[in-house]
Amino acid sequence: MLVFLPRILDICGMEELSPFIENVSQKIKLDPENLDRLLAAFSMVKVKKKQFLIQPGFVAKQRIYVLKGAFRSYLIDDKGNDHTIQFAIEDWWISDYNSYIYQKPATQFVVALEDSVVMQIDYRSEQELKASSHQLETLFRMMAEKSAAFYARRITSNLTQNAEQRYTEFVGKFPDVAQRLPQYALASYLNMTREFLSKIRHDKVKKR
Amino acid sequence: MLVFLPRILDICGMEELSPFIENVSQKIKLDPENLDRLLAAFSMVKVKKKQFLIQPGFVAKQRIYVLKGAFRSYLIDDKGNDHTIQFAIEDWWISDYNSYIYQKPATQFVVALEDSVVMQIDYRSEQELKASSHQLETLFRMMAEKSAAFYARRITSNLTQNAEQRYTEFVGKFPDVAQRLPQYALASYLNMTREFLSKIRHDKVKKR
DNA sequence: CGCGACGTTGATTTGCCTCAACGATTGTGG
DNA sequence: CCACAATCGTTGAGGCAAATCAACGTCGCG
Repeated sequence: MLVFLPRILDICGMEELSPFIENVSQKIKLDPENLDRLLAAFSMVKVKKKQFLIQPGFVAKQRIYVLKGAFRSYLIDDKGNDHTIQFAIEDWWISDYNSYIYQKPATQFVVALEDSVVMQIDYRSEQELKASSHQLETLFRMMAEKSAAFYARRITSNLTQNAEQRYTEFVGKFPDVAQRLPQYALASYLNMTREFLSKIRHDKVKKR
Repeated sequence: MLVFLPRILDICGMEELSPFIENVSQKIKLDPENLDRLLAAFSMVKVKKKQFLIQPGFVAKQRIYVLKGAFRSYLIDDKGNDHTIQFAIEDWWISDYNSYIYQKPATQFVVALEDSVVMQIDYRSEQELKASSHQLETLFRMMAEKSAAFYARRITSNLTQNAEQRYTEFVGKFPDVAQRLPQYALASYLNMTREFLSKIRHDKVKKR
């Protein structure tokens, strides 16, 4: 059998991949053959800090899993302000969701916040895997459901909480993420200015 | 073969179901057998205006497709304000996403805004369909992806647009929905007060 | 070691909310 | 079929949460 991309197992050991395998296994128990084909569809890529994986105008051809490092997806509005859509550190998935799913030009950037290592699968390969295996179809269905549920919770947070509550909630839910992020990035995720986040963190917003 | 629920085809004609079949067919072409099993898993329910299909504290056991009428899902925050999560008119799906997917107690209400007719499937039946048919698994995977993509776009809107822009966008995208809704519901979806929406609609918020 | 990116702080402004009052419309019981 | 209440939308006055603007300290890195 001919392969064009290096098989991921040829270039790295099982132990490096174990977070990925664990991530998948928590969703569905795959037959060895399916796990093998899944792994074979991914390639591993090293990414330098500040490097872009996705840019507006280009179709997001890949779905990305973070093995090591940190990423941020964001977009720039008409007034030039940037808005973070998502973060991803180890064991998170990231892409421009609308661009990847519908294979339309992206509106978001995905950029490395640190030197990172990712595994990525391209859209075509993912389609083939889903079409050829019920188990892998189930895997991706569960990933989509998780994404939708996560987004729905974020909408709820944004609707019901003020700036300070959103900050507190985020730090409570993702302490490890919050630590590693530049504050301008966190502020733009929480839909507030860096100045206001700074004031919240230092209790400079007095309640009366 | 024993059936406990009346087969949906026994109580209504194909032409009544055609919007539903059309909705499904746009996602995936099902074999007749799978379409048949899918239809058999749904039951049809008439719902009076103001009747609740889902309430906080109870697990959302059903995924709901609107054949006729209009619905709203919303939640009440600590201050007693209500926030609309989603609307659904003919040919839309609705539930409390997190509650249905994870079978945890709901946080949202789903209420009929008009006398309505819906088709609903319960969680268990959906699981069985997905497990037993690759095609039906694909169908539900695509529905989850659509939901996630839709939610992601809403997050983007909320991050990048002010109240007036959000209103204009909504009316542009969903003119038929906007017409039928009480304004308090639309305001709470757009994350503003009814008073402010009223001012926007009447240009009472003057630009200088 | 100098410059640009990042974070902080205070003064001022503003977009939207709150509250209150009032018409219009809808629903309902007598 | 009417009376009355409840719900809904509108308008204006005043208030507040968060943005904007500006200035400055600091740190990391090329």
